[in-house]
Amino acid sequence: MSNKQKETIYDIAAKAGASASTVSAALNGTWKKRRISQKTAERIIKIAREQGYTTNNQARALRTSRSGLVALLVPEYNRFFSNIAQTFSQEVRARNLCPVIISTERDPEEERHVVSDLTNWQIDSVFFVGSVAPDDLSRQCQDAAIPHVFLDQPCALAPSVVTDNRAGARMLTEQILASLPPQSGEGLRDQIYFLGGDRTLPSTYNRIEGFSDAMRAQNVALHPTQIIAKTYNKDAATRAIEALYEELGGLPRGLFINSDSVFEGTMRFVAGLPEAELRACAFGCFDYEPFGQLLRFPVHMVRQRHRTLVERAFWLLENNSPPVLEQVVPELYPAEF
Amino acid sequence: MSNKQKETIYDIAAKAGASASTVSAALNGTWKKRRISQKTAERIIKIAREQGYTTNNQARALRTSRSGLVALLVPEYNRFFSNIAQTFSQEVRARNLCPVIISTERDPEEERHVVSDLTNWQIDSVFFVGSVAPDDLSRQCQDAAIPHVFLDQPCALAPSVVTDNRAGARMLTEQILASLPPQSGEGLRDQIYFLGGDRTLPSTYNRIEGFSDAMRAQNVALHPTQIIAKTYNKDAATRAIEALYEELGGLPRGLFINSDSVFEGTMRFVAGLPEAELRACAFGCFDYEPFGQLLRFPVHMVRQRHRTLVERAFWLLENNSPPVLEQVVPELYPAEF
DNA sequence: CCGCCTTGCACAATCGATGTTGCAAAGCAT
DNA sequence: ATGCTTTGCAACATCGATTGTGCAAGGCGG
Repeated sequence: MSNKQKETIYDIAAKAGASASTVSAALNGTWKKRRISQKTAERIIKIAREQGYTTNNQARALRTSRSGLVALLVPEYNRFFSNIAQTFSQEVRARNLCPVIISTERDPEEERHVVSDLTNWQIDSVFFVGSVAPDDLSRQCQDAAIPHVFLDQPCALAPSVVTDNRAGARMLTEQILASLPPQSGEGLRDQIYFLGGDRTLPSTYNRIEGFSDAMRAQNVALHPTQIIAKTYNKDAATRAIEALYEELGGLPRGLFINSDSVFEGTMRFVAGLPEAELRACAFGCFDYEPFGQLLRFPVHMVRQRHRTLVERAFWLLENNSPPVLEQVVPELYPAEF
Repeated sequence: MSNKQKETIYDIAAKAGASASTVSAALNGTWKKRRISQKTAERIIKIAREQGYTTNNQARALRTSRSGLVALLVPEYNRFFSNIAQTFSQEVRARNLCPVIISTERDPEEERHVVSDLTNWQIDSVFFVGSVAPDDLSRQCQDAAIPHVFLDQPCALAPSVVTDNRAGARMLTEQILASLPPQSGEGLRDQIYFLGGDRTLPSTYNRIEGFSDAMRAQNVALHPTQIIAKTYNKDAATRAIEALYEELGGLPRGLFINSDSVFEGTMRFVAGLPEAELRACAFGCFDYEPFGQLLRFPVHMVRQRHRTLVERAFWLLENNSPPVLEQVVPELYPAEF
C-alpha cells in the first residue's frame, strides 16, 4: 500500500485543510477539551483512517515524556517466569502499551544496568520479578521517578505482590503428612525433609515457616537438619538428595521440594530408584510441573497463581499504592493416586 | 543522587562551555568525523560521566528514525519459545538495543495488529517465531521497510531459519527403530505411529518426510493411517492416543510424538498404563523435555538448537540476506536406558 | 449598532538529539 | 604581508506530536 514515506499529522492537516494542532487534537481524543467542533474532528479522523495514518510514538514520547513502554525484569525464563511474562504481555497490550521483557540472569550488576538503560527509554513503569537486590532497584527507580512494583520477591520500599508462601507451604506440607507411607522404624529415615531454595530469601524463609507450622500443628518433631535450603541450583539439588539418600540409607519418609529447578534436580536421582523405595516417600513440590503428575509415584504440587499476581501488581501500580505487601494464596494440586 | 530533572546535552554543554552539537558529537562517537579536537571530546565525556548523563532515546530515535528496539513475536510461551526468547533477549542486549517480546496467541489478526503497532515505534527489526501467516506479515514489514526474519516457521518472502525437521525426524525415527521391542505378532500393533502436529504446516510436513525416510531406509512398511497429524493441541493428543489404544488393543510398537504439547497430552494417558505395556512401545519425542527422561520408560528426544537458530537469524538480518531458507540440524537425546 | 462572551481553530514554542552549514582562527606557502 | 587551506567549533534547522496562547467570527444582550 503505502510505499512512500510515513505520513505525519502535517500531511493529514494538508489533506483536511486544517492545522497540525487540530489534527493532533482530533486524533488523540483531546479535541473536546480543545474546542474543536465534532464535525471537524470526525472529518479528520476519517481522513486519517483512510490514509492509514498512525502516530509516531517517539515524537509523542519526546513531547509528553511518557514512552508507552512498560518493562518486566525476570531472572530467567523458567516455567513460572514465562507464565508471568505471558500474562504481563497480555495485560500491557490490553492497555495499548508496549511490553519490554528482559532477563537479567540473576545478576545484580546487570539488573542495575538494565534499569538505568530503561530510564533512557522513559519507561512508564517497571515490574521486577524475583529480583536479587530489590532495595537498590527501588531507589534507582525512585530517583528517576519511575513507578514500579515487585513480584515474587518483595521490597520494603515499594508495593509488592508475592505468593503467600507460608500458607502455600503449609497446605503442601499438610498434604504430604496426609499421604505419608508407613514408618520404616529406622529413626532418621522416618523424618520429613525440606529441600532446596535459599533460606536467606523471603520466599524460602516463609516456605520454611509454613512447613514448620504444619509440622507443629500435627505434633511432628522437626530438627534443623531436616531443612536443607542453600540454593535453587539444579545440580546442587541432585547432589543434595544423593547425599541425603546415602546418609539415611534410603529416601526420607517425606520430601518437600522447593521449586521446579530443585524438582528437576532431585528427580534426576530419584527417578532411577526402584518402585518400592519410591513408594516409601511422600513427595511434595512447591511449583507446578505438568510432567510431575506423570511420574510413577505421586507428587503433590502447589501452583502459584501467576495471573492473579500480575493483575494485582497492575492494580497497585495504577492506584499509586504505597509500599504494601500483598499476598496471593497459591493453589494446591494434590496427586491423584 | 540526581533528584532533579534529567540532564540534557544542553546542560552538559553549559557545564563544558561548549555547544550542544559538540556535546552530541563527543558523546555519540562522531566527534572525529566532525573535527572536534580530542581534548574537547574527552573533557565533555568526562563531565558527562561525572554528571551521570545518559541520552534520551526517544529524542535520538525521532531524529535518526531508528528506535533501537528489536521485536520478537512468539505464539505463546512454551518451553521452546521461552528458550528462544531468552537467547533473543541476550543477543539484543549484547548489541545495546532493547528487546520487545510479544506473544500473539497464534492469532493472525493479532499478529497483523502487533506489527502495525510496532511500525509506530519505528522498530529496527522484527523476528517472527512460529508465525501463523508469514507471507502477510512479511509484506507488511516490507511496506514499512522493516528488516525481518522468520524462525521455526519459514516464509518464502524473507530470510528464514528453521530446524532441519526432516533430518531431525529421521534421526529420531532411526533411534526408535533401533530400540524397538519384540513384535507382538498382532498386525496393527506392530506398527509405528506418528502422532500430533499439523501436516499442513511445513515443520510437521517435513517431520513426516523424515519419519518416512527412515522407515523406507529400513524397509519398514508405512501406511497412511499410521500418521495422525491434525493438531498440536494437548487435549486432542490425549484423545488421539486413547482412540489409537482402543483401536489397536494396546500401544503400538513405536510412537513418534510430534512436539512437547503432544508429549504432555499423550503422557496423560500413557503414564497410567502398566509397566509391561509401556515396555512394549518405543517412544520418541520431537522436542526436549527434561522430565521426559525421568519417566519409568525410555523416551528418545530431539532438541532444537535454539541458540544457533537465533544466532543465525541475527546473522541473516545483519547481512541483509535475501529470502533464503537456512536449516539447523537439531540434537538427538537418546534415552539412556 | 456596540461591547462582550463563546466557539473554533491556527500559530508557534517545545521536547532532546542530530547533522548540515557557516564562520573565525590557525597554519602554511609564496 | 597576502591568499589559501585546514582545524575547531557554534548556529540553526530538523524529526513529529503536543499544548499554551492568540485571534477572528459568530451569538447575544442592551
